[in-house]
Amino acid sequence: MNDLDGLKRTCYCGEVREEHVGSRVTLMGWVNRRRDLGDLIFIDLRDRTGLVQIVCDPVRSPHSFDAAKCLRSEYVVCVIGRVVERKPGTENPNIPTGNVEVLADTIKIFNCAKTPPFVVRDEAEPDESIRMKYRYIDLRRLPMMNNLKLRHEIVLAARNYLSANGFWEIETPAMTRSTPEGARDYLVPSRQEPGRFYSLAQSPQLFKQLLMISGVDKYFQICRCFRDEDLRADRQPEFTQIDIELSFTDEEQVYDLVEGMMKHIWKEVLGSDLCVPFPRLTWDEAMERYGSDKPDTRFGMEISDITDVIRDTEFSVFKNAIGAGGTVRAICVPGCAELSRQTLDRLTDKAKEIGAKGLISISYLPDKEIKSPVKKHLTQEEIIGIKQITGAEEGDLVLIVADEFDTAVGVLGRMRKEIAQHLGLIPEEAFDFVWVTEFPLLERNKEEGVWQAAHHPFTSPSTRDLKLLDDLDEQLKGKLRARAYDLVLNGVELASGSIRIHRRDIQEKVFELLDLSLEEAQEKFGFLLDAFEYGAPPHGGIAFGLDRFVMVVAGANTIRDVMAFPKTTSGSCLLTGAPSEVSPDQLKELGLRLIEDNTDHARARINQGKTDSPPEV
RNA sequence: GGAGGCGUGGUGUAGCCGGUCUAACAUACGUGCCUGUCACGCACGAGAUCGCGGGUUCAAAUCCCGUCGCCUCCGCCA
Repeated sequence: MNDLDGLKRTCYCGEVREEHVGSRVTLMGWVNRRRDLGDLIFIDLRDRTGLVQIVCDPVRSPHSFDAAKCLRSEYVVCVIGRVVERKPGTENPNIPTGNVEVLADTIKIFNCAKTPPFVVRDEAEPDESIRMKYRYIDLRRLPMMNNLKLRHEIVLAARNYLSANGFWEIETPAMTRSTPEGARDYLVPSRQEPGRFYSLAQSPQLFKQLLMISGVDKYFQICRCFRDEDLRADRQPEFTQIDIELSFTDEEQVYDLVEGMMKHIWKEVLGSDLCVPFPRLTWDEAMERYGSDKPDTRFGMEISDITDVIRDTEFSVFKNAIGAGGTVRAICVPGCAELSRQTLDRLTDKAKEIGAKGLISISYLPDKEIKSPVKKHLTQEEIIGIKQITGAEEGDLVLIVADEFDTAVGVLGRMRKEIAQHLGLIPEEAFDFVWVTEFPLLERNKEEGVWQAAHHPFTSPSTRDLKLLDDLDEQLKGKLRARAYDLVLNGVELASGSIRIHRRDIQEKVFELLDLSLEEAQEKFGFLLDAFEYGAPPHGGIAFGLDRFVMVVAGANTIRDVMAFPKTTSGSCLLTGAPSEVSPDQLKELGLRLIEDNTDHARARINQGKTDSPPEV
């Protein structure tokens, strides 16, 4: 009584409409809810498309009525019945199928279900850890189901677009060689060569460049990437890229291609027209105006440089900052002149938390009055000048940070976003794309003080900087620009790419800049350097973070909501229990031995019932 | 590695400046009643050693310490 018996579904629950009225349908799905009115039972039947109401009437069909009596939430059933229009006054405008209902003739139970750990209802979300443990139930909720669908549609549209534009989808190894640059690698021990390891690919970067050297010309891949770094709302240890590379290209061709792809996806998936080309900002401009390399351009409150206005000031905070080679920057917060002392203090604390020495406020009150803790240190001209440059009007609040450039704009950039969010100044429905171009080639690692590739070491220096490579001092290193670009959507870094180096001599010079000796370079990347000598075409590309992309389009706050089976912030999967211990035999086969470890942690976990076997250490 | 938040019946919350907590409310669950519900309604019922361990106290969900888990952020993420 629990297999299909030749039954065939005629349509999905959420698709039953007026046009089906009069016809018999066979539906299969889960019992979302049962409303037992005594001598009449309503069942909401659910599948991935939505809900439809089933009516079980003892007079019409005693058999199905009896069956309906024992149904419970999440039972899996087949319902055969006739679609009818609902009686006037009983329609439900809240669901798409609300004008019709199905009069059940037959109800067949495929499977019973235990009472679920949480109600499968769209609104109420239980704690995320419970959703993760029972992810298969969580995904039954239509918002989650719709996210999965959206993700599929975006991937499909991207794939179709790229294929139509001559790109071939080619797979590259997930298990590859560990390379020194970049994130921490996930390592896979080799059984056949004990003591050696594969690394899970952080991206297909090197392989796609080799494909260009092969003459593939246009490549793409929907590719899983692995990086062993700490998690965030928008970061998982395994994530998916839409990876694209093409030969004989420059920046403009990449921008064109990507804008076309976005336009296509918006049309196909959202049914709306996207305005292209996207605006562009150089990295310098982005930092100047937004204090971020991924500016949210959906709202104003841009950062102003007020250094010139107060250049001759006597106010020591400004004076000292400028004297030390720093700068004084400000943002104007509209309509917030009357913020309480307490709120301002909180903002100041926040600014200090993220690196500023302090936060100076000037309130331009409606009656031309000025309120500011530093009022007496500034001249009237300075106060007016600041008002003009920041575009502040009466009723507005100006927040000022005096510091090194990076700190000043960085702090204000973050304040800008947080305050705008708090004030509801961000139009949630908008999709504002912006290209950020001309990234620095190198950036200094704060901890070790060494220079690192800002994008990756295969990025071409900008053409005008090429001649500088031979004769560089430390100062110049930070000024070098790269042929690298990011696509930013609503303040989220969606995609990142560059025109690559395709000549051995230049690649070697860049390795040198990165303090990678020739021997090391040959040892780690020799295969690429060699390949450059066998006819490497100019090439470049871009890679999208698919999870973030879908997150933004779905309006989700975390990529976990657009991934079927994500991991927790500590990198574990609450559903499967990964990562798990493995048997001594497995370790032995790989030539591995665990070192003696403090097992308190493991023991505490066991006490919590989070693991099912004692550690094998 | 660091900072912060949270952890109370299945689920979501209240209680948290110690005693009246014999732990409240909603929902889910069970039984019964109900022919137009759609967050159905009504009645009754069952369900929690307050994450775990230790400490302070006459007394701990409540205070302290440790620990585990989840979340957010910094570092990290070519």
